[in-house]
Amino acid sequence: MNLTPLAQNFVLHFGEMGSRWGINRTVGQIYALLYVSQRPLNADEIAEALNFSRSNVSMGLKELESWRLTKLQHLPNDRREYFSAPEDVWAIFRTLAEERRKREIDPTLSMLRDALLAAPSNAEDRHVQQRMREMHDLIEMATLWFNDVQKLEPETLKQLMKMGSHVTKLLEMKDKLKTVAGGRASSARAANPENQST
Amino acid sequence: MNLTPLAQNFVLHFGEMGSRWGINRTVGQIYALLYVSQRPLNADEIAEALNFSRSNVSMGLKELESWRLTKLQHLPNDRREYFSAPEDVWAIFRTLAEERRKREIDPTLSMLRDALLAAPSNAEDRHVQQRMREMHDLIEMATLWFNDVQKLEPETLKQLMKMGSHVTKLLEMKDKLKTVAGGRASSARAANPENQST
DNA sequence: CTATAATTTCAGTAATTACTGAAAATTCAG
DNA sequence: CTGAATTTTCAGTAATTACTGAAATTATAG
Repeated sequence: MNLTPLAQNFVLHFGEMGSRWGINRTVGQIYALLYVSQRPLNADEIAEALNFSRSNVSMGLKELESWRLTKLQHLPNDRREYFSAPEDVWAIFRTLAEERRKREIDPTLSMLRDALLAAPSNAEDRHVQQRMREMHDLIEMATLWFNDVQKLEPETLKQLMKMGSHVTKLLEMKDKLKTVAGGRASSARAANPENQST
Repeated sequence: MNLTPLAQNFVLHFGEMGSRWGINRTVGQIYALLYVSQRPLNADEIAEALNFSRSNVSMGLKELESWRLTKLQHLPNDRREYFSAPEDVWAIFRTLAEERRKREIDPTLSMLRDALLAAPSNAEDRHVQQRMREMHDLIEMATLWFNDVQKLEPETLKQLMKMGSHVTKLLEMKDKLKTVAGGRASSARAANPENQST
């Protein structure tokens, strides 16, 4: 299989980017290739297109599978396995973020939480804990937010993102209504613990 | 200088995490140390605390400086340079994100934009471009959103994040008002191009 | 200026991570 | 079952990245 210069360029750039984000260059390239491919590819096709050894492709695909970033299928009358990337970029992004959270953010939060349980034995540790608490709170809030927001329909999310910082206008509006109505309205999660689930 | 087990543990974990995100382990450790330190540290103190060579610390600090993550200061009657991390975790996070955007996202967007300008010479390239366009649009939207939202006061941002997916309730509310008022209200950026700046 | 303290640079080396080919294991058509 | 096709594993090696110590550079107190 032969890549067009357009695809080639994309694949190489993606490999570079991957390696900057802690993802093995070849794994990045394999994913980029699957991402732009019109049809599922088998391991030999990938190896040929990217000039990697068959075993390298095998390991790369296993890695991608562990990130739940590939779909596996079989073609009729063909024993080989064919791989592809999900079509929906939003879904890809979401999967990636979820998996990173599971692997990196959650353990970090848990480490911080544990460290914050210990009673500090001196002023220095008291300060260390204070700093850890600040980091913990930030990460936890961002995680809860992400967890919550990622359940929205991509269309709703798009709409919200397009509003950007103008959502604050809605907040102000809400506050005005609240004042007028006598302070009964509120939709902040912090004030509504039962809203946290689902 | 001697780290308490609490600080030690934090520093090591942070170094590990850093290396998973494409940040050199020792650079991560140096930053973690500065982050939890009660006072600014000079290079020798860092080298001793972490058991790195003086030159390694020098390179690490230079790297951190290039990410604009450190503050440099001098103490009276001391020629050495003292380093510290900004106190505000939100600011740290913002700086990190900005710098990554500059270094990785922007070049990617520009690569994609260029690739999308070329007229595709066949069906395959047409598909490749379609996929690139999807990725481009997602990244661009996320970037614009981030750019916009990061200008908010941390307090406002916190408030918004705590609402999580409940912001959609505000959207619904807005739509209802709009209907009642005869369709005059709108704060979506997409509809107000002049709001993009500032 | 000069001498010394502080920092940076960089060539060499160490450590880590990535990749390959050959062999082992698995899968499945017949 | 058998045996060919396919995939995986893994020990060895290659490539990359990280780190060090010595030398060079820079800064500043006197």
